[in-house]
Amino acid sequence: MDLPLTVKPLPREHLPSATLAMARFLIGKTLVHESPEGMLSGRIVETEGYPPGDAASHAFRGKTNRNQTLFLGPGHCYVYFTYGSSFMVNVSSEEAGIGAGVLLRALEPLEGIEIMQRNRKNASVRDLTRGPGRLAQALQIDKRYDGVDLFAKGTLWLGTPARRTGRIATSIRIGITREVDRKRRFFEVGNPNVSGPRALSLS
DNA sequence: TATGCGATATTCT
DNA sequence: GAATATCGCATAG
Repeated sequence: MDLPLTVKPLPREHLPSATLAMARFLIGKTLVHESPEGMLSGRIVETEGYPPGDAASHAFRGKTNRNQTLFLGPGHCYVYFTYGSSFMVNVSSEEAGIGAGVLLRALEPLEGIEIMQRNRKNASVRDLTRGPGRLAQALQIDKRYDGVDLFAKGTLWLGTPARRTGRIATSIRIGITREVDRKRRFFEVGNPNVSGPRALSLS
C-alpha cells in the first residue's frame, strides 16, 4: 500500500499561530515516519491543546530540561516518556520562547500497518494507534525524536490530508488533574480510532 | 462494554 | 519521595 499521491509535506506557513487553532487544524492531517523498516503513516484523528497559561501543560512552570522543545517555536516534535511505559508525541505550537504544545492522541493507520502490528504484538488494527502511547509505539517514535522540526526535510514529518476530514467536535481532556473543565480536546466524530471513553467522543 | 488496578521510570519537588 | 497528558489485563454485568 502506497502513500496516497495527494499527501505532501505540509507547508509550515499553513500552521495556525495559536495552540488551540493548531490542535483543531491538525485533525485530518497525516503524520509520516520514514522508518528504517518502511513507511509508517496515519491520519490524525484526536488531539489535545495545552496553550500558554494552562496549568495542565508541561510548560506551565517554565522551561526545564525535559520540556525545552515546547519553547522552540511552532512545528517541533516534543516527545516525553511517562507512566513508565509510554512515549507521548506533541507538536510545539507557539512562537519561539513561549512554551505550548498539541498532544497527538490517536491516528487512523494508513501505511505500514504490517510493521505496526509487529511493533504492537496482540493489538487489533483498531487498537494499533488508538491512544497516545499506542501511536508512538506503532510508529516507533521515541525520545530520539524529541526536538525534531516536523517541517524540515527529515524522516518524521507532517503531511497534507489523505482524504476529506469529517466533522470535528471538542470535549474536555483525558488523564489530567488540573484545568479539567477546559474543552481543549479535538476529534473526528465517528472515527473508530478515537481513544477515550465513548461518552467523550459523541456529538 | 465498563470499570478497576498494577506496572514502570523519568522528572520534578 | 511523589506524581504522572497511559496501557493492558482482569473481573463483573
